[in-house]
Amino acid sequence: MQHADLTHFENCAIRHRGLCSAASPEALAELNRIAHPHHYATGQTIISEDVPVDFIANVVSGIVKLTKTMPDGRQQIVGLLFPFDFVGQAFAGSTSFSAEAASEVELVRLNRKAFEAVVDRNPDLKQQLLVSTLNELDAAREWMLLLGSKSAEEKVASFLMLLVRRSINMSCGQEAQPVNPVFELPVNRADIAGYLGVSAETVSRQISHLKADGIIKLIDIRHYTVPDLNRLAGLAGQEPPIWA
Amino acid sequence: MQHADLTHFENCAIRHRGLCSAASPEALAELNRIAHPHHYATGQTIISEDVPVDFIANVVSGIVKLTKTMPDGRQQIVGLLFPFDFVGQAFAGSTSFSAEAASEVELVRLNRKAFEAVVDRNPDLKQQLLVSTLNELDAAREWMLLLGSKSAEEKVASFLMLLVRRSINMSCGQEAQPVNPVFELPVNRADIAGYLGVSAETVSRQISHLKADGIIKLIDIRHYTVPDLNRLAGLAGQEPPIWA
DNA sequence: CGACATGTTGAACCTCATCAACCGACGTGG
DNA sequence: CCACGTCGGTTGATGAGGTTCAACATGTCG
Repeated sequence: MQHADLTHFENCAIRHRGLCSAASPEALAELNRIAHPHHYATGQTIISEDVPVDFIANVVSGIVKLTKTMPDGRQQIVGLLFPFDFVGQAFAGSTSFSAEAASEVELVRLNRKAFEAVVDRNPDLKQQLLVSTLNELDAAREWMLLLGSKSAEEKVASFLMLLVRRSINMSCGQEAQPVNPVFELPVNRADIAGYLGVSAETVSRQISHLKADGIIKLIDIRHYTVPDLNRLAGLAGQEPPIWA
Repeated sequence: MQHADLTHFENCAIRHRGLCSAASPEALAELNRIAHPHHYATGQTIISEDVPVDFIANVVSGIVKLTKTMPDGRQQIVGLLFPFDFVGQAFAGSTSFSAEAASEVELVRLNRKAFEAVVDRNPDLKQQLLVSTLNELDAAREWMLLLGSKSAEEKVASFLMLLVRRSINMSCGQEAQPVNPVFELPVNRADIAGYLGVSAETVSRQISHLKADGIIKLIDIRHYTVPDLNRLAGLAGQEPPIWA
């Protein structure tokens, strides 16, 4: 089971994401041996703020949200994890955020100490861990720009751009670029709102607005097409992306 | 000159910050040899967004702001660097943010390749690089909570708490904890505003408000005392801190 | 079918941005 | 030495964008 999941890494361009991109076959096999699948129901807590955990994990399917909570209960989503993303922090003390299943979630859990030991024996893997942490840091700062400087419309458009970009990357470049970009809304309005630092009603209104303007078109309840990606990128306050 | 600066690391509890905490004396000496002091005037650009740089650096004195800019010119400060902090990202491609001197700044610059080579030869240093990147990531997420969920008053109070915490840490614990916490406002209102994602006027108003309420008391133009730290922490939307 | 969650839409309110006037400190040049 | 312009900071008035509260629609599951 977990073997099938992990070897999947090798078949997909996704390998350039996450930790496994630099793993030697041997290291990969080693990680494989200490991996255990785990299931979480929607809303279930995976990691609790400031409570040490003895594992790290890889998302196999579903969406995991990372949250920070204020004493009075207000909550900010500080990260969304998609399949193949990494959950938890190796070599850190206790995590300063919670991780919660934003949908039905399948994880592959690895014992932390064991994982760290493998990493210590594989410099390339450690290097990759550093690089992917730097990438997370970049993403966090990009989100700081969004949270601190963008309007509600720009925030929603930016979030949709993120989904489009993900969807295109996930296609692994094996086929021609899709002429009509498509994305899936993987979480509910409340979670989108929590990620963007706005209210759920505002998200709803902005999405309605984008629909009315023909920037996005509904396919089914969770899927949309984007007829003109540059228009969406413009609304997101970004330069039109180059899809190399 | 730079020798005096770097050895200073060894004399101060600050060693637990930044990269040098895990550096062996030999590695430190090695870094020392490739370090060169550099001066920047207020407002001067140190690193430009998306332009590769061939150095990383340590802040010796002054404040460096990390900024991200939108195509239309709006700017968000995504990090403030204080003395002993690290500038730039080793092992990353081009940086996705700019670094600018927010005051007169003294840096010690190190050639990037040379630095990376030293790190590659010192696993402990690389480990420390990873850990301090994880800490930066935590700080960035803490700031996402602030930007996305806090009111203007909470934002300003949080920023002042940050300064107080820094000021206490900087005292290196060698003396008894100061009975009256003191902090210095190291940057102008516009930069505080850019960091907090509010307007400069709002920052000014909130600080005036805190002064009027006696939460903070002016010493001189740039220094304040905090008679009751718990009150400030409360306004910041934080649990009262434990000063272990 | 009813109960409950999720999403949409409307209306009132409120926080904060914006614009503008003003103040004090500082540096420059007459 | 003082007048002046500039810059950073403060304070006030006004308005827009977004939150909040509430009603309603839609979909799902027992």
